[in-house]
Amino acid sequence: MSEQYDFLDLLSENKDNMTEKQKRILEAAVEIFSEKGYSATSTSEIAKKAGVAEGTIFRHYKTKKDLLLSIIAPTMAKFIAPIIMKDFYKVLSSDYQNIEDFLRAIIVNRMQFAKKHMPMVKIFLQEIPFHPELKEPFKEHVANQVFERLTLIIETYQKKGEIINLPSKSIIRFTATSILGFILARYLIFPEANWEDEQEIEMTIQFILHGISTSSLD
Amino acid sequence: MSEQYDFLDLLSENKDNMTEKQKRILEAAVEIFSEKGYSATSTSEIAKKAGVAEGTIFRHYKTKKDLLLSIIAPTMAKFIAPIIMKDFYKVLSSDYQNIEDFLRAIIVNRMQFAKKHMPMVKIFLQEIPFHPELKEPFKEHVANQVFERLTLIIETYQKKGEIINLPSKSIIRFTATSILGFILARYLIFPEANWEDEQEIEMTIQFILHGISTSSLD
Amino acid sequence: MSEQYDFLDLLSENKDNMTEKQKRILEAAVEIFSEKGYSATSTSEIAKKAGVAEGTIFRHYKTKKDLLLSIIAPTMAKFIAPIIMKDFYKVLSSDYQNIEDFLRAIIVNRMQFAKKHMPMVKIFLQEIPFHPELKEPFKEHVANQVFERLTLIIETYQKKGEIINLPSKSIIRFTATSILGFILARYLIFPEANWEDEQEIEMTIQFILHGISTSSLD
Amino acid sequence: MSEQYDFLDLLSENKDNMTEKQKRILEAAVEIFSEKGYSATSTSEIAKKAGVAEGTIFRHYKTKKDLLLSIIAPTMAKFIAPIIMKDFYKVLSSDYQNIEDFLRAIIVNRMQFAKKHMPMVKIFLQEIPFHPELKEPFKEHVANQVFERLTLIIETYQKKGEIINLPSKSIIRFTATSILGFILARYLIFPEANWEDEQEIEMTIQFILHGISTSSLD
DNA sequence: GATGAATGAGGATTCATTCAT
DNA sequence: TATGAATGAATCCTCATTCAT
Repeated sequence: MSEQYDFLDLLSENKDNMTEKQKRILEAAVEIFSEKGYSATSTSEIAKKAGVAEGTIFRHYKTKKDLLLSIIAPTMAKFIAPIIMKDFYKVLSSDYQNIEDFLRAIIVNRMQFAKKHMPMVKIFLQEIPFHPELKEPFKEHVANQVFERLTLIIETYQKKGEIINLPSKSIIRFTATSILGFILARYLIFPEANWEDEQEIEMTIQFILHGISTSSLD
Repeated sequence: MSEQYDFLDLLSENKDNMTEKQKRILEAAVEIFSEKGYSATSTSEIAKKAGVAEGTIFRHYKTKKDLLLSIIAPTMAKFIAPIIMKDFYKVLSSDYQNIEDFLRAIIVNRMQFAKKHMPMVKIFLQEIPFHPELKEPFKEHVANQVFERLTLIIETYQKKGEIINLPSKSIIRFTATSILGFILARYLIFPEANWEDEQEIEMTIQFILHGISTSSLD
Repeated sequence: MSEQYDFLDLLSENKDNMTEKQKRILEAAVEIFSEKGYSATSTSEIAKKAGVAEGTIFRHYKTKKDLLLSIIAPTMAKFIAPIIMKDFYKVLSSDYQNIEDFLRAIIVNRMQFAKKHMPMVKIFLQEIPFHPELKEPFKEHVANQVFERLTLIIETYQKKGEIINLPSKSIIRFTATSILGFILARYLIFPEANWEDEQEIEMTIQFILHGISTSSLD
Repeated sequence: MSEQYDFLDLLSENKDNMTEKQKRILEAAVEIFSEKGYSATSTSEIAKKAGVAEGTIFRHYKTKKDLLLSIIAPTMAKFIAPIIMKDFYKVLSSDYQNIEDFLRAIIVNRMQFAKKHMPMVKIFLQEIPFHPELKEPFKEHVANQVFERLTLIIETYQKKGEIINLPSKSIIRFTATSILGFILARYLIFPEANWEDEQEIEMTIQFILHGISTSSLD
């Protein structure tokens, strides 16, 4: 109830086709899935929270699983969207003068996303391991598309001499791990702690830079 | 069936009191919980895989939840055990000459644990968010005990001038994040990739060190 | 199936809201509960006799106990209803010239009730002792309301000199015992015996009168 | 726990053959059956209360039903025993000068029995209706033996002109009903009320006498 | 005789899904 | 489109009973 994640903009492709009830169903599903997990959530519970009849859910989503997919698929897409954007690698030469700015942009941007859509991110993280049919497209997109793009970017920076010559796979891991570690700690694990966001972001950037850039002096 | 995690040594306190059947129930439960999640696993499924009657499960574990707890509780305990060991902080002055050796020891040790008990770790990670009664003791032990110990250690190194003067909370996050990121990538997310463990460990250590030590020259 | 107690008029308050199936469930439950007792009756048995799916029972009654309560509560209410009717004690001065007519009216009236609703009365008698939460309201209503009313009536007759001066508690016991003893013998214990109802009623009335009225000449 | 009904003397025929454990099983069974009813009582519950292993019950009683029978059968026998005693009808001419003394003797005697063995009487009353195989011998003994004896006695008194000329069946009903009504009110329904036993007994006797004796002057 | 681990049929209840309205 | 009564398979769990020790 209470807060309302306007996660609906994640589903923009057909958001306009949605009835009011369908939106309420999705909202309710996101909220309960994220609290109790997909398996432990009953469709009648969703119906009740959404204020619709039990049957109504199945008018819009053939099965309970369909409802889950309709939440996860676009989340996954949007989560990696900025990275696989066609013009993403342009940033290298244009928008961002250096890796530091680049990292900062990524972190801030993904933090906003996480903050706004944490319930869906949580569902995503929880359910991915249990649904092989979700895993497949995920690996295909992330491990292939994202990885490929990032590798390109890193190699460019390496050629420019800004990043040390370690395998790009490792560079990606260090960076992703540090960023995700921060974001998950911030919004998922200890959301109620007192976070000095500005400061933590800077520290995290410096931590990463020290590890991957050729020279780093504060 | 198939592979057999000898996770039973996690429960060493009463392993000897266990019936043969009880052991088979635990093994089956660990395997299926880790594959499909607690909620999506039925007790009849566990019974079948364990080769016992369904009623037998409930002779040993009052409820399905009890069975889960009997798996998670000791896992949690053992997972953080090396860190809260009484003589753990002795390592500072004695066994390990420097942070590097210290980090290496931790990583290698926790990797072994993860490798051996990945199914239980997976259950732990998946179920913790959904069971507030599990969350509580976890936070109490980890966030308090572990955190406290690590803070002590870090401050000691900081006084010695080996670690930079950032908040120990952040130092812990950077380090933990990098280690866990590596271990989870290694054994949970991409276990089938070709990993050069030796090399990855060294790189990870160097990455962390660059970020947290006062002087780091490769 | 077989005979059909139209006990549904006991539940007249919401009889109209009931589905056809819900009615069949109640009928089946009354029949089997009365034959085998609540505990020994399975919901699958009720469903089968009612010709509905087992799940349907739980759509209408949250639990098996709820089903029992929905039978017992109104039975209890109706059983004592005529006695706690607002205008019941009016009978003293108006409708009934004397105790004899009064007793006759009560007996005939309660016999009709018992005859019509014996299965429910049986359930009531059998289950009351085992369900403290049923006992409470029963004692509160019967022991208080009924008792209070009857005491008033008896005292009135005593003042008129028609009933001997024993404690009204004892008068009530003698009378109730004789009436209930007759009704239970008639419809519960030996229903198949040849009963000359008219004659038995008169004898019972005379038996009571001899014991409680000041002068009794046949 | 607490109080201990020494109902075992009801089972005197083989009380001596009983092991200590068997006795404890019977005691536990009587207590729980009487509290919750036969069907709602589990053998494991009985075993626990008796302090024996679950299997032990079945060494002594082939089935749970057997255990019930071993409680009910002798209770039934003893309950009617004084009435069908061979020399019972002797009382007419010898011990008791008149019906009044006879009634008093019966009441006092059965009150003692009821007080001592109420849990078993309760089990008896509750379970008889649900076990046709118990009903049969009951009807055979009570309806035949007891009834036959009492009819003889009543007819004797009627010949002597002490009891009015109503059908003996009705006389029996009035009397039994009044006595049982008192005893059950006294020990089963309102055991915790303040009972003036002496007084209530006398009133009950007088109530019965007024109804069945030819002349009754207080 | 006594145990208690093991059983598997059966218990109450929940659930995703269907379909007539 | 929306409903919600109805379903029956599946769920967790209990139970009386058995049997090797």
